[in-house]
Amino acid sequence: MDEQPDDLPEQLRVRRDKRLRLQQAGRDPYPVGYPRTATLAQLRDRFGDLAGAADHRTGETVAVTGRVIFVRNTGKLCFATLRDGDGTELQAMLSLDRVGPAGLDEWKQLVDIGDLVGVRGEVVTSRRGELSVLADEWTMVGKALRPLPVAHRPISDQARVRQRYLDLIMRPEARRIALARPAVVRSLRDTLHERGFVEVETPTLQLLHGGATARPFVTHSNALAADVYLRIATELFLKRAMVGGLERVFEIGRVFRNEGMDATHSPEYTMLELYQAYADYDTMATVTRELFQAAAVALAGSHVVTLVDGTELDFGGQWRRVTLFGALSEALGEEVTVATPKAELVEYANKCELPTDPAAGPGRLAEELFEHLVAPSLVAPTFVCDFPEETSPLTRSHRSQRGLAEKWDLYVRGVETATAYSELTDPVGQRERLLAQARLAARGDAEAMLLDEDFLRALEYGMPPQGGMGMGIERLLMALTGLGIRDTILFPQSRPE
RNA sequence: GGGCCGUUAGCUCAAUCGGCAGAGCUGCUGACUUUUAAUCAGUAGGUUCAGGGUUCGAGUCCCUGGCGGCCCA
Repeated sequence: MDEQPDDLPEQLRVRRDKRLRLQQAGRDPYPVGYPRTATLAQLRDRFGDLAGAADHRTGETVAVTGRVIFVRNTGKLCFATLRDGDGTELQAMLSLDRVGPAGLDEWKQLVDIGDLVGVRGEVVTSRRGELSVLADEWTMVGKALRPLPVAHRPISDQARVRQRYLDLIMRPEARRIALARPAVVRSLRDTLHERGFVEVETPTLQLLHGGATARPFVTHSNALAADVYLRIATELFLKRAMVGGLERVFEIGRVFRNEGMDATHSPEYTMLELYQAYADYDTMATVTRELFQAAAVALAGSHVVTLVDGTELDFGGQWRRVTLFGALSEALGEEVTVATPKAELVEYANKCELPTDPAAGPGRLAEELFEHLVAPSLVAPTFVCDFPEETSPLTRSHRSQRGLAEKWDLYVRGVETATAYSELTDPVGQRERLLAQARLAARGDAEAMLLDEDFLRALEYGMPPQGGMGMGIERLLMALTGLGIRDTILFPQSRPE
């Protein structure tokens, strides 16, 4: 901030002035530390049984810190509510006879809501039975130069996202959500480690992007004198590791997609991808279900979670399995298969007023019909199996059904949350499909995959049969909590102010 | 990319048909030794998102742009 002090709004000026007055009073507004002897939570633990007892003295002296969130100053006895980083609150009391006239006066004049303070004194309860620290002495630990948003009124969604630190200070729920994500990620790692997976890290900067269809970010490498891409998936490098014989690998890594930025899309997000040798998409369904169930337990202590809208969702037991064409046929009331001609599918699309891209093949049309007609009804976790080969260039063809690929999508609350394949291990078949993608790219399809010769060379050395699974961490959290994507990311991207 | 809505004090929001820029909380001053969204009295606080236009006069109407939200592609 380079505003001149005179230009600042009054309230900011006042707090800067208080900072100076603290220094003049011999109180460092930003000391190097504070000799805290107990956290507020520890005091609540130890003295919780005093709750309700009026005017109780424990004879025990402690030193605590916290952010001042409420102030109630009376003439010769002042109250303040302190809040710790973990959200625990405790009352501080400052009386004239304990801290002296100067101490009390400075407290009233120089301490604002939002300041971080330290208080040393006896643990007592107030006349109303509130557990408190009765100060012998108070210390400024960090003077706030900006006022906090008004408590008891919701802060704007915009401020919540742009200034997450305010959200964390003001809303205990924000703190709970911020901690939910690390708890879930830790649970994923624990589950995978228990199953013998090793975590690897693969390049974020790539000369060729691949492993998914999405528009990439482009940047420039001075050393290579070439443009490089930020990865859109981790798949192609994890498969190289599989060629090398790491039979169970996973990565939890940030991927970048240069596409829309709104309530449901973030340009960067975190993917879990895992590959297991001598497994297939059925194995992946089991692994995925177990990852979800362990994450639900880590978060909610149960397979049944309560979403932010108050509804309950049960991730327990076995999950429903349907096939894409089976579910679509049921919804249409007509038998539809992978062999159904494009014209017929366009007719169905027109009937339900779904716009179609004339360039789309029958496979993509079937998927779009499915997403429109069936997906919204899949609330409980459901594996949707056996997608058209046409739209799955990295997937093995179905072992018994022509034109289909061994792929499933997991739907929760109508949203695609994870996807898995029996992976394509035939280097010749893989080359054909990537060449087809490269032709699309050459025709200007910015989302198509590029031809990654080194990836194909790796496959030509032989890769074990395997299942692979990819899941967005944000999608997992959304499924487990009912939150929007911006709330599952601590510091989401937003346009410059 | 298109359409609609919003943008006013530190925060949350009002402002009738185009006619003096308002409230609550916050802040400041004072009172109060048991408060807990403390209370009481007094008081201050504005480039109405930015730029242009219409008008005697614009927060209000018109145009362009920024940011945000919702709907659509």
